[in-house]
Amino acid sequence: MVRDELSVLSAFLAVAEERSFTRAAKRLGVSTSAISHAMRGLEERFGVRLLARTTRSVAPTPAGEQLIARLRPALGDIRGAVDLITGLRDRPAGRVRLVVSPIAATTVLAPKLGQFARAYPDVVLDVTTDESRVDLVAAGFDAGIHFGEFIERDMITFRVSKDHRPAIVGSPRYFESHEKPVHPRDLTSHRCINFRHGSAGVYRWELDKGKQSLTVAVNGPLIVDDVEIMVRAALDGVGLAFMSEDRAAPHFASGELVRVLEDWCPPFPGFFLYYPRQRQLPAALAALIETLRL
Amino acid sequence: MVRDELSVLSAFLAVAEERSFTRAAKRLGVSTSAISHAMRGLEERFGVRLLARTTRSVAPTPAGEQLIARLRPALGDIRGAVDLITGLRDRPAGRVRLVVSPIAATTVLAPKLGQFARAYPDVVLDVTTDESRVDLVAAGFDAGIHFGEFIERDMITFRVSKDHRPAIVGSPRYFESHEKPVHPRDLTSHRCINFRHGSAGVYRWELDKGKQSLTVAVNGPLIVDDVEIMVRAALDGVGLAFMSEDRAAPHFASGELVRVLEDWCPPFPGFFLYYPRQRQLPAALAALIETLRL
DNA sequence: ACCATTTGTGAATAGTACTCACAAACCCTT
DNA sequence: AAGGGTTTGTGAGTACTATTCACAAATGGT
Repeated sequence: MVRDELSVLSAFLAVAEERSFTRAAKRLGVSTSAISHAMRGLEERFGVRLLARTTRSVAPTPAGEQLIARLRPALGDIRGAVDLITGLRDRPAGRVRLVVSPIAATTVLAPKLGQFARAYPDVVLDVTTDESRVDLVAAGFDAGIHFGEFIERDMITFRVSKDHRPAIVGSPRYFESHEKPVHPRDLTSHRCINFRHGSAGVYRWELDKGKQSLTVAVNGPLIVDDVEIMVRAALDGVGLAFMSEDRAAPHFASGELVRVLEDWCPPFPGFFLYYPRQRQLPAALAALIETLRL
Repeated sequence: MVRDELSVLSAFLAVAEERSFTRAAKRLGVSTSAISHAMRGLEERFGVRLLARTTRSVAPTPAGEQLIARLRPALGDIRGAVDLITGLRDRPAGRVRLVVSPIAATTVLAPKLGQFARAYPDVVLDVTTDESRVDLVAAGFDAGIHFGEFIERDMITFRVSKDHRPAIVGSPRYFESHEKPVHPRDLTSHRCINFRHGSAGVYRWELDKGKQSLTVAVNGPLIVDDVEIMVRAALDGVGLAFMSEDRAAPHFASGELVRVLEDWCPPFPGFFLYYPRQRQLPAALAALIETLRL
């Protein structure tokens, strides 16, 4: 593919308009010798003299003027076409299909949806909440939002929340009849509210302290698949629950829930928006990322 | 000067038309990965997806189609403009201003004028005969024809005649009453027809033999500035004349003129067409050079 | 004739288009 | 569901050229 002359032709127009290599060079942000080389190369390739010049004056030849007459409108059209296309980048449109962790949907996405809809009226967000680790491409999604630790390595990721911290909580009423656990192994003797993700197994509580890392399959009188039900049960004293510190925070403040094993619950990477590598980012998704990213 | 995308935009059109990277690559004479890189680079620079593709199908996106609609005519116009300009190279036109030694005008140029005019009907030859050493640029000439030895070093030269040889001639009638000179110094005792170039002084006869070089300011009853008058005078026995061997040759054959001091008149470089260095050669002048050059 | 400024040029360097050698993706066939 | 043929995608290396640098040459005003 022979390198074409669009930039050289543009330079030629600039020289002809300015009637000066020096002023054209300044306009284009290159050196005068770059212009000189380019004009010479152009004339050699065409085999026609396009500019008559001395060190005191520059003017297009008759052949040069014929070229100018045709080039100017054509280059203007191309520039217009390119500007239109790049302008689309600033007015995103179309559908974005997202799969979002339910907690992320309420804590990360929901608060920003109004702002986003107003800013980008032509974009349609198609949101599916799903806690499981979805194969984006297979399931036809453009992007997802989940905890960083659950995202495949080859995805492009953007942080959309600060680090999260889990909490093991119980109501004061629960602790009236049960001693507070001081070590994760004590949990096996406690009544714990289990959580199940769709058809997957129950959620194991992962606890870390320093270099120690324990995974506990707790037992209890309740297994739920809805976070709100879990929260309600904990408040009612049904048992201990494992949830986001953010979700429990209001109840800590009111004294309705009490936290235990806090030193075994360090923070971990929060939510990230992710999409498959090796894809030109659609403008609408880029806009969403800009809106959500920290 | 950022390299523009004319070649890349042309490639994009080719891909969109062929609906295939592979076929477009074949059409453009490059590898498929060159096309792949180019399309990716284009989309990254514009920040917009232009082509939707899998390994089985390629199609322009809506944005791509908008770009195509504007690019196609514009690129066609540019190609037309370039074709027109390069087409001028094969159909030279315009005026060529020549300053030509009168002898060269008749012996070199005149015989070829008809052929040239027929081959290049759009070229106008503006011929000025002048024996003096004209400053081409100052006097507004594009080129000149003169003896090689009179041409400035920095000119571009093309030989347009074979070597020349001068001759000192006299009529048999003249020699009836004058002994033939056997040495250049004898010339001072002869009646010689002087030649004057315009307002310059009379022409000195320059004679060489081996390493000897003599310049003789001859005397005589006649000073002319026209070669034909000089020839006529010599034929009439007015005196000796110094002229081109070629000009005198017909009269040698007929016996009307006799040559003397032949060994003092060696050949020297003939006529050359010349023009100033560092100039893009106009197509019309290039055509003339091709016609005249040996 | 001199000077300031512009264009012109050869050589070196920086930047990139393109190729190579694959990998990844896709869809048809079995 | 697996395999195969063909197309697109990609990283690294190479070939090519745009551009700069360091001048030289040219021009025209004083």
